[in-house]
Amino acid sequence: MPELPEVETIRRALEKQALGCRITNLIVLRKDYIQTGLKQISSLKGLPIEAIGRRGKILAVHLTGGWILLHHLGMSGRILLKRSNEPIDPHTHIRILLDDGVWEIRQCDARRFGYLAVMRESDLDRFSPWTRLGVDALDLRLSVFCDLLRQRKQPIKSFLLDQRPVAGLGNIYADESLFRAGIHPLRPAGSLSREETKYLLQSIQHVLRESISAGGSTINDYQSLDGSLGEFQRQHRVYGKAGDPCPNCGALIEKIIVGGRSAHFCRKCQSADATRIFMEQKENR
DNA sequence: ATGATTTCCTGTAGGC
DNA sequence: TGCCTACAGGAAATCA
Repeated sequence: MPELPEVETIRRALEKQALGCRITNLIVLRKDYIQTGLKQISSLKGLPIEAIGRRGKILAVHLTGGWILLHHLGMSGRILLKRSNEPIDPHTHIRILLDDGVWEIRQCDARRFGYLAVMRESDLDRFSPWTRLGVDALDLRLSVFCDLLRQRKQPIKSFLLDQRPVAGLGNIYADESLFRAGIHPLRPAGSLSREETKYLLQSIQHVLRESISAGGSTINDYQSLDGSLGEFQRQHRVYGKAGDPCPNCGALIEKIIVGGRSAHFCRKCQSADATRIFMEQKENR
């Protein structure tokens, strides 16, 4: 499930490999994978790739002339650089042929929760999946984080997964950040002290940076641009580790459902009475 | 209005 | 061994 570190890993690889390349053709193998801009695709031929950006989990490929490709990978999406003569994976939905005639960028996505959106940069502010995105988690500052958390009653875990206030965290890095900050996933977001908020922010940014250095986390599907796998899953402490001993205290890692998503945590290391506080607040309403 | 639930989709893991 | 079900989840829609 590509989250910020995985998308950033792909972004860096793409910057190295494809910046300045001209798009000779964009082939759509599955039309309903194009979120918006299907009709405009023919006007992209011949345009060079000018810059490659990212906001949260969205990869933004800027072309000359103000065109932009927004790639979202959902949870099983991949962006791969392949030779054009290589066989096409059955779940390949997009092929972007490059001007060397040898290489192409492919977007593959078995579960199809991802998409490609094509538009002019001037239309970005009318594309809600983009405009709704909050501040990128790596750019978040403490004062802003405090303001965002204030008054919120939802569990901190749910807050972290919501891309509208802060963009980039998914289930893996939300759980790993909360563990490293010693904060229970059910804690009401607005109940965090300034100290806890500071520590959580540090944990989030530390975990994200460490993961980027390790090329992201590969659980099932994730691959980088060249098909290589991430290594950060080796440093996961709680995600996917229900029933294992906590690396900190040895108590068993638990898995609960928060906001319809699995949440992995250590009851002992992540404030023991947090659940009670949450439940009391819920009952008082 | 807020939070909880459902929906999309397919590969894989687990149970019997 | 093989089938069948449950589960994984990003984000939008829908429900309560």
